[in-house]
Order: sequence, then structure tokens, then C-alpha cells
Amino acid sequence: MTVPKEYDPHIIEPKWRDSWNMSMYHFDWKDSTRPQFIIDTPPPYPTGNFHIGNSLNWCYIDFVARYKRMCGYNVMFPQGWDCHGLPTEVKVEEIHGITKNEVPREEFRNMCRELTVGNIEKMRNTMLNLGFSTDWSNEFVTMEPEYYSKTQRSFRKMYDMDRLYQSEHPVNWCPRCETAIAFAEVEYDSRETKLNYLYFDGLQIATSRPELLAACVAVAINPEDERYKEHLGSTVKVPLFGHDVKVIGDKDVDPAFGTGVVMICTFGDKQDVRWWMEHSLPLRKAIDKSGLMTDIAGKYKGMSIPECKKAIIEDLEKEGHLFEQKPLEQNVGMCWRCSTPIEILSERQWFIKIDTDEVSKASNDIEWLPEYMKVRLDNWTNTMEWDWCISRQRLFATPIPVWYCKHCDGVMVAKEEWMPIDPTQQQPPEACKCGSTEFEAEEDVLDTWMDSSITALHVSGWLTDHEMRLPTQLRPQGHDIIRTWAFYTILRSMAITGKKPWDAILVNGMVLGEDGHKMSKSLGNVIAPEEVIKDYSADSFRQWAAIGGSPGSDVMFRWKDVVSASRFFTKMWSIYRFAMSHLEDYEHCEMDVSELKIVDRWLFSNLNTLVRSVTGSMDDYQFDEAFKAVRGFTWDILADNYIELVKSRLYGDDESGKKAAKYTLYVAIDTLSRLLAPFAPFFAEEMFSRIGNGSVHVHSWPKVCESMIDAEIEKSGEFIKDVASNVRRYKSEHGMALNAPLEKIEIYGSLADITDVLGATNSPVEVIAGEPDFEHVPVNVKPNMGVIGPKFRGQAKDIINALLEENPKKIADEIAKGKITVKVKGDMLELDPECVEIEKEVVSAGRAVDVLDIGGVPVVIVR
RNA sequence: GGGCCCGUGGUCUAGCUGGUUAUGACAUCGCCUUUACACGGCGGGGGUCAUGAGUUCGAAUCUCAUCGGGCCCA
Repeated sequence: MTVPKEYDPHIIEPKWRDSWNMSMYHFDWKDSTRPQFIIDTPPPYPTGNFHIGNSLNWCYIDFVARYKRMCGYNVMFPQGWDCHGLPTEVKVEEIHGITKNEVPREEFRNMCRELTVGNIEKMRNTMLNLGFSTDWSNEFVTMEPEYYSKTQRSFRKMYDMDRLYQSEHPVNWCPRCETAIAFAEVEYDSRETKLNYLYFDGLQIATSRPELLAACVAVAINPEDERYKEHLGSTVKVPLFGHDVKVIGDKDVDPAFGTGVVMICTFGDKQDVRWWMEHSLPLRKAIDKSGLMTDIAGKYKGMSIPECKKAIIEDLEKEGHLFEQKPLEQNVGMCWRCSTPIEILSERQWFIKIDTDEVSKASNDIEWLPEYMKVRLDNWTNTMEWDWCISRQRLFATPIPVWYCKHCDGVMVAKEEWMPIDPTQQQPPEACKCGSTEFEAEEDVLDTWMDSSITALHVSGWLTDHEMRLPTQLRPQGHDIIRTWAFYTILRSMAITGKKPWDAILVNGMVLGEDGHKMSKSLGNVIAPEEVIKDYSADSFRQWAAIGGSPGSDVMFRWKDVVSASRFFTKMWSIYRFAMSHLEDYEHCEMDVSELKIVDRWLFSNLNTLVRSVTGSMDDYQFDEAFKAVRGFTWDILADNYIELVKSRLYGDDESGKKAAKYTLYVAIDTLSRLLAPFAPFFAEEMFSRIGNGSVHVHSWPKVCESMIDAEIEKSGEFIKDVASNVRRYKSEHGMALNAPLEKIEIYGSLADITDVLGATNSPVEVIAGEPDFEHVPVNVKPNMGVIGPKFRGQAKDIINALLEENPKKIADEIAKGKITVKVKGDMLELDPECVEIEKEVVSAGRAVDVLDIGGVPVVIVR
């Protein structure tokens, strides 16, 4: 049982990674004795790079999974991959030097699949290196038939429930990606643009989008606006294009903005859509799907939006319609993937009806950690105006399982038993109601959130032979996708099953770079978890994740945190090595408290307090608190004090004292390896491997032994510790070697057991009852605010001042008699002794000794 | 424009159901080779708790305002 001098994570971590039997982390579908703990793990997008933000979140998940497993839960920590999406399409085009339309649809989709498979492999590898206790028997891949058939079946089910419909409706459109996108995919950024003042016949209007003049369908004013009241209901001519539009009134028009007259276009922005619907205005499409001007733009047809804007402004100026331009700060909606400004186009799309009440109700029934994150979902839910557009004009995604009859206007939605199915590759096995067998396939595909919003259903066994185990217990995710993933998952779970998807949602923060900014390639502050593993270790990385901050808050990545993490392991290893050197032929068996020394019991009292507080912190998902407590105990209590105090016993001849110290060390090491297991699975396993049977990860979480927690023992132990450390300091201050003996140490108090004081100071110790034969001078009166404040309230301040002016000796004498009399503003007041504390100083009376005051007990050192 | 979070020694942070001397880490300075560890031990210096007002005997903690930072949304 040799313990190497140094802990080398680059040997130990791969050793355990490669030898662990991962089936110990599998969820048992048949087990009904243990409570289930199913985690709705986020399925990352397979970019091939498992980045630090993912890693932080996965560390949190793994802390929970390992902890719950040790506490006796039947834990499922599944792993999914959210494969579909545009970035992969773009990457494939780049790698193969093609555009998606140059190869057959299916071939292109295969190229995407191939790239994704490789990327998943790379990310899986990082996860294994980080020591996650993933349940690989519950892995899912959204592009695989097994999964996307569920996406398609969910489509069919919601269609049957009448929660899904097809309609022509304005949608957010990215002209670069040439697809519709949902509101959740729109990001806003402020840009400087110009507000153009134009003449519409006699009316002056202000617009930031003159290129949409061709799409102008009305002019609106505020009905209360006295300046324009007479124009209400009249008609004006649109400059350059010459079509007539009506002047309508709407209270949402801000009279203070521009001229107080706005033009309504189909569509310039979301407000236009509101007005368009409210006033039943006609539709004029001036921009096509590629972001080019259409026929109705006349001579501007075929121009891009910026080109058209420039040309129209020139023409307006030339013809005298433009009379002013002012700079305008504007928030522009952009595609979250490519940052292209979005347009609002009216297109035939598939939508899911949004029942905001249902979502709110479910959200109220879910525990939000931290709680304030719930507000973000509520704000989003309460401002929903349109339904969720779920169709996309892309290739690499779940096909919409629909055909259109070529002979009638019948829509054929695939039956569940036909799924998975790609309508562009297969014809429906049935004829249309009209008898025709000629169909046109729906070429649109589903929004990828349609795949990922059923993860909770998927992992809980929906549509399998297993018993359905919804709700899951925990959804861990970032706050950046509350309005998407969290919102859609709740919506879909409620719609399909009527159940909430999870009991609790744990929201993690973002990882910031060392400069305090969000990590991004352009700022050059990106750190890959693999770098940290290479330079330090996975356990050190995990420790950074644990102590960086409480979940929900953004966490800064700092190398020095990783360094101090690895120092902790060095320290722990050194403690471990020391303990093991004394435990070589140790056989563990239970020991009675009576056989333990005060210092041992002091250690046990602290250890059990530690277990209690760490357990509480873990239950509250406060990993930073939990780990800091473990670290504090290990370093301050175990290493700096306990070990120093028991060394003399361990090296000495007293067998019973030695045995007690060994027992204590053994239990401390065993307990610490279990407490560390969720955080540092490799290190804990290495520790445990020499003292326990099998993997620490299948053992139980330590239980608190309440009877070992004893305030009296802690006080005595603390006193011994203080004597030892004060004597240590005394020797240091007097230039003595720390193991140099003193002539004698006299303790004026009571102490049942001086063994460890003796050992730690290497000096004779005498405990003497009573007062030392030199002066014991009260030097300070300390009013006890906690007692005086609530008792005397308004008078408190005067009492305190009066006390401070009194002679400390007089007060001390009065305390001895049980009553303190003090003169406050002329009145004599009686106070209880508990109202003050007296600080005393021990003054040696000419003897050649030094006196230390340790917690009020005089300790005399004779050199 | 609305909502949410935050402002504590040089840096990061704990405390924030009000109570005496504000926690810890890193950095810094001084001392120390002590049979686990110098990636260590012991000790020191360094804080108008963003600002202002209010409530209170008493405010880092509660209330309001102001300033500053971040995030989400319109």
C-alpha cells in the first residue's frame, strides 16, 4: 500500500477514466424501490467543441447526479445531441466546396449527418476526460430515426389536438438564411440610421424605411392629435409610386415621434403587423424571400434593400419629396445565427398555438433555482403576441411529415405508424380522400426547437415500452435559453401530456473570460476545458466550477482559481499520505467514544458538523458553499491543527492513544473521500482505493452522527488547539525551534486530558485550579449590544456611554456581586451582569515568566 | 422605454430574517526547513461596505433616490 509522494493527475485521471465500468451510472428502469432522479440534460449542438460554458453546466449536473446517486436515488443522467440546424449546413458547404442546391437533398443531408457523427465523438471524449458520470445507455441523437420519429409523432399528436395549424401570416424572415425564424431567434442591436421626412401630398411623415414606400398601405395619426384631425379618413398619394392610401387614426401613434404621422407598410416592423391586423389593411409585398425588391417596387425591382434605400432617397430628393433627414438611434432585429437584419414577410407557414396561461401555470408549479430566473420566463410569456412558427426552409432538420394532394386541396398529415418518414423521399401509403394518389411533398422542415422541446418526454420513457416517468426531477440549463428551450419544453409537455416537464429547473450563469467579458473568439479570451485538463487536471477544473460562484450567477474563469484548486489536491494528498503511513496495518472496527481523546472527539464534532452543512448545501444546489466547507475543514481543522496535535501520539508508545488517533484519521479520510467524490471523482477514487472496497462512486453519502456533535467537547478541543498554536507562536517569536522544550507550562483552569497539549508543545504541562498568584487586571468594559439594545431601546446609547466611562475594575467587582449600578443622565440604573463583558489582562508580578491569555484562561510559560 | 441582477481592502468574493472588532481566497510584506506538505507553516499591513437621504438605540444588511456595471425584453 505505498502511496506515491506526488499526486500526478495525468497518470491517475486517465487510469480511472479507462478502467471505470460506466454501467455503474446506468438508470434502472425496472427499479421501483429507490426514488427516481431523472435529469433532463441539455442536448448540446454538436459543433465538435465542448466549450467551457457547457462544461460549467455539466459540472453542476454531475455534482448533482453523483450526490443523488450516493444518497440512494435511481439517477438518470442522460446525454443527448441536438443535431439539426443551419451551422452544420454551412460547415458542410464550406468543407465540400458546394452549395446545398448543387447536390441532391438526401446526399446533402447525409453529408451533414456524417459531419455531426464525427463532432459528437470529439465532444463525448471531452466529457469523459472531465469525469462526468453520464448514463450512456440513455444517449439520444435527434437526427436518428428513433428520436426524430418522436418529433414527428409529436407533430401528428398536436395536429390531432388542434394545437397546430398552417396559415399565411407575417413571420420573421432572415433573407440570408432564406428561412422563417421564430421570435425567440431574433436578437436586437442598436444602429444609427436616418429618419427621413417626406411629403405625402400635403402631409409630412417621418420614416426610417423609405425603401418600403412601395409597400405602404396606410398613413396613421393619433386621433387626439389636433394638428391632423381634419385629415382623418382622407386619402393621400404615396410619393414616387403614386398609389392612394387612407389616413387612419390609431392611439398607438406617438405624436411626439417625427411629425406625428407614420406610414404603415407590410411590413416594416412588428408594430406594422399590429396595425395591419387591427385595421384589416391590404397586403403589399415589396421584399421577396431573398431580400430583393419585388415587382411592385417598379423600377427598383431586383435591388437589394440597402441599394433600394439609397436609390429611393436620391429620387425623393430629386423630386422634392424629401425635406429633412435626422439621425435616429434604432434597435434592429437580427437573425441570431448570422446577424443579418430580419424582415417581416407574409408566408404560408406551420404554427403551434401558444397557450400562455397553461405555460404560466406549469411554470408556477416548477421550482426555479435561483428563484428570480422565473421572472424572465414570465416576462417572455406575458408578451407573446404571435404563435410559434415551426416551419423552416432548410434541409438538415426533421422533415414535416405532410403531403399536399395535387387534385384537391387536401392536406395529408402522416400517421404515427408511418413514422419516421421523409415526405420528399416517400409517398403516403394511402390515397387522398378524393381518391388521388398524386401528392406534392412538404419541403419545409421543422424548427430544431421542435426536436429539443421533447427531451423531457424522451428521457422519461415517452413512446417506449418503459413506464412513463414524467415529470423529470431536474432541468439544468443556461439563462440565455429560458425563452426558447425552457418555454417550448413546458409548452410541449403540457400540450402533449398535461404534465409539467420537471420538478425543478436549475439555471446556470455564463462563463466570462479573465477580462470580465463574455468569452468570445473576437475578444481572444476563450479557454477550452481541454487546455485546463492538460495544464492542471479535470478535478481542478471541476473545483473551479464548484467554487466559482453560486449557480445562476455568471462565473469568471481565472487560471489562479485552477492553480489554487490543484494546490488543494496537493495538500489533501499530503494529508492522505501522512494518514496512510500510519494506517498501514490498521484494521477498521467501530470504537467507543470513551476510548477517544478530547482532540479526537473535537475532530469528530467538527467532521459531523461539516457533513451536516455540506449535505444541506448540496440539497440546495449551493456547490460553492459545499466545497468551500470541505476545503476549510480539511485545511484548517484537519491539517493545520488535528494532525499537529496527534503527531506525538502517533509516534509515541501509548497504544490506546495511538489507536484512537488512527481510528479518527481513518474515519476522516473515508468521509472526505466520499464528500469529495461528486466534485473530484478521480482524486476521491484514488483516495478511496486504498481504504475501501470497489468504487467510491457506488458507496453512500456520509450520514451525520448527531451524538458526536458536542459544543462542550468543541470548546475543550478548541482550547487545546489554541494553547498549542499560541505556544507555537510564542516559540516562533522568541526565536526558538518549534520542537524545543520549555521548562514548564502552567494552565490556570480545568482540562481533563493534557496528553495532546503535552505532545504538541513538547513540554511539561501542569493544570492548576484557581487564580495565578499575580495580578489579573480588568482593562476594558465591553457593553453587550445584543442585550442592552432590545432591553433599553432609546436609552441604550446613554447607557453604553456611561458604561464606557466607568472604571473597568469597579464594574468587574460589581459583576462579581451580581448587579451593576451605573449613573445614566443623573439616574441610577441597575443592569444584569450579562449586559457587559470585561476584558482582563494578566500581568506578571515580577516573575521570570510570560503569560498568555487564551480565551480568558491564563497560561504561564516558564522558560 | 420596461423588467431582472449586481456594486464590500489592489483583484475576486462571504455576510445582507439589522447587534459590538466585516469572511475567505489571490496578490503584497515579515519570520520559519518543523520526521505529511515550501504547491508548506506562522504573523502583519491594507476597507468612507458605490453615493445621498430616511427608518432605528443601532444599518454592509431594511426603504427611497442618485450614479455606475451586467443581463433579458420592447
